Amino acid sequence: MIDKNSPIPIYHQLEEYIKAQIDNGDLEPDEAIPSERVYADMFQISRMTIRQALTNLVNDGYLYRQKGKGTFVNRKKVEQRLQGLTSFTEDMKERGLTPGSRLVSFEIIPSGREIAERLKLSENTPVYEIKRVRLADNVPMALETTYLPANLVKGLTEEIINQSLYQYIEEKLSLTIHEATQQIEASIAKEQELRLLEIEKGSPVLLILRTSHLKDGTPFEFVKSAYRADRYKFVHTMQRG
Amino acid sequence: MIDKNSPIPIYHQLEEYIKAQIDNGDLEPDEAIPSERVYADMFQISRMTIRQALTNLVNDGYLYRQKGKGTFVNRKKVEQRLQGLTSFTEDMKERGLTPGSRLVSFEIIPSGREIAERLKLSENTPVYEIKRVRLADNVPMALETTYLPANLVKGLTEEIINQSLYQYIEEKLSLTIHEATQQIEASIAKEQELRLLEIEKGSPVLLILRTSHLKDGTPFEFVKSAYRADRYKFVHTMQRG
DNA sequence: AGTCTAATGTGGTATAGACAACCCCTGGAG
DNA sequence: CTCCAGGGGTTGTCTATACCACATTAGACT
Repeated sequence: MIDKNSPIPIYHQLEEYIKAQIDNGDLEPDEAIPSERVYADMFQISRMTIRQALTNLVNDGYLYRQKGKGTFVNRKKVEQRLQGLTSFTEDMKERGLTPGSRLVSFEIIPSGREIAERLKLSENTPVYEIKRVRLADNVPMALETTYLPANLVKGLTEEIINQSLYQYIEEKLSLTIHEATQQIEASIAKEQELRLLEIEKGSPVLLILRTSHLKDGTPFEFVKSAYRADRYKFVHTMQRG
Repeated sequence: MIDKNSPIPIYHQLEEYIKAQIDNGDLEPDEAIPSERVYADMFQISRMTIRQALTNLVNDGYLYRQKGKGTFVNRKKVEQRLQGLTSFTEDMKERGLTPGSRLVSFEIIPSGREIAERLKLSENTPVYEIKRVRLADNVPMALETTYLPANLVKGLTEEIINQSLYQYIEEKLSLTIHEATQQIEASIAKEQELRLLEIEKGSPVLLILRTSHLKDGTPFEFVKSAYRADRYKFVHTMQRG
């Protein structure tokens, strides 16, 4: 259940253990979970380590604490849909188009200055670089280059990115995707874009630069996309105040 | 600075101390703050207590950590504010530029098909059409054409639009601006845009089409803007939940 | 019966120390 | 000269302990 010799931190193992218990109903909403001292005794782990696990679960909204009484399971539902922050695949489906993808390259490279800055890494830190032509109804829609820190998003394979990267990050790596900042600008297609997007010289493209963050603010993804202007419009809603 | 005998927990005092230093500029974005051991030594506090304070600040988005390197001040304070629904004037001020305006035309016309559709009016309903070259630091930034239903936004004058249209709508007309939907696309500048934006033939522009609504859902504004791609990037943040 | 008190259990705060993992730079080997 | 191993710095993980503040309850005392 808890493996002290595992390379996975003990507090993280405990988090997963408790989350699983919540998910499958062993622990019910508003029910008190075992006290910190009980856990410490049960697993022969220091109470401070137990506290680290519980504190993380409290911050993530799974639990709440009451001084002098105990720690309880939160009522709120964990399944929150990403609003606005959608993948290309989800975006296309919403527009009634069939998404597709054509892998151009997939490798690990040392981060250059720009990538390092965007992902808040030191220069030359290894990052995945995934370059894909994105298709909608089998016609090129965008050229997308994704950068991911290799020691944060570990064990990435071609298979995974063909499935769902976000799902892998959230479920397999247990990271919490929180928000993304985008820069949107207009430009003229460069040589590589002309070729891969099958457009003519001088054609405009919509450039979208996205940096996505985890809950603790760590950037985990930087994506450069060049969309064919004749096929794509970015739509969003904003509120006043 | 740190009072060990205070009833306020030490870690909380340290949080406030660091937050204050960030606010008044003693600590600058992306600057490394003193290491945990240095703080521990400086205030004669256990490193674990320092960590508790820093962990809270990381969770709140004030700091970010890099293993092996240090702990750094987060940048996004200003960037975060520019995600709301803003006017051109507000937008430019956020970017540290001086907004300006050059009126091209200002009249009441019967709405054509597109405008009527966007503003949910019948065709030929009278609307204001305001065409302006928008300046930033006295250089053309965008060509903006605004359409407003004449019987909703009454009594509009050239003076008012030179002040603040949004302020007039909110304060004088007592209407509540609520949200806007935008379409953003890339294009090549048309003839009129070339001339008024002082750019060369073939230059890309960022087209933004905005429909703004009141709290009850009534559209009160439709704006077509063509931004110079070499001067303007649209930035926004998407969150979950 | 009702009321106060003490005991016990809970989470909250804080300490000191240890080792691991990682980053960066530098000095020495080749 | 280039390359790389190592040292010293940083955060990450974990332990063992101590005392505090708060909540509940059992029991003693009115």
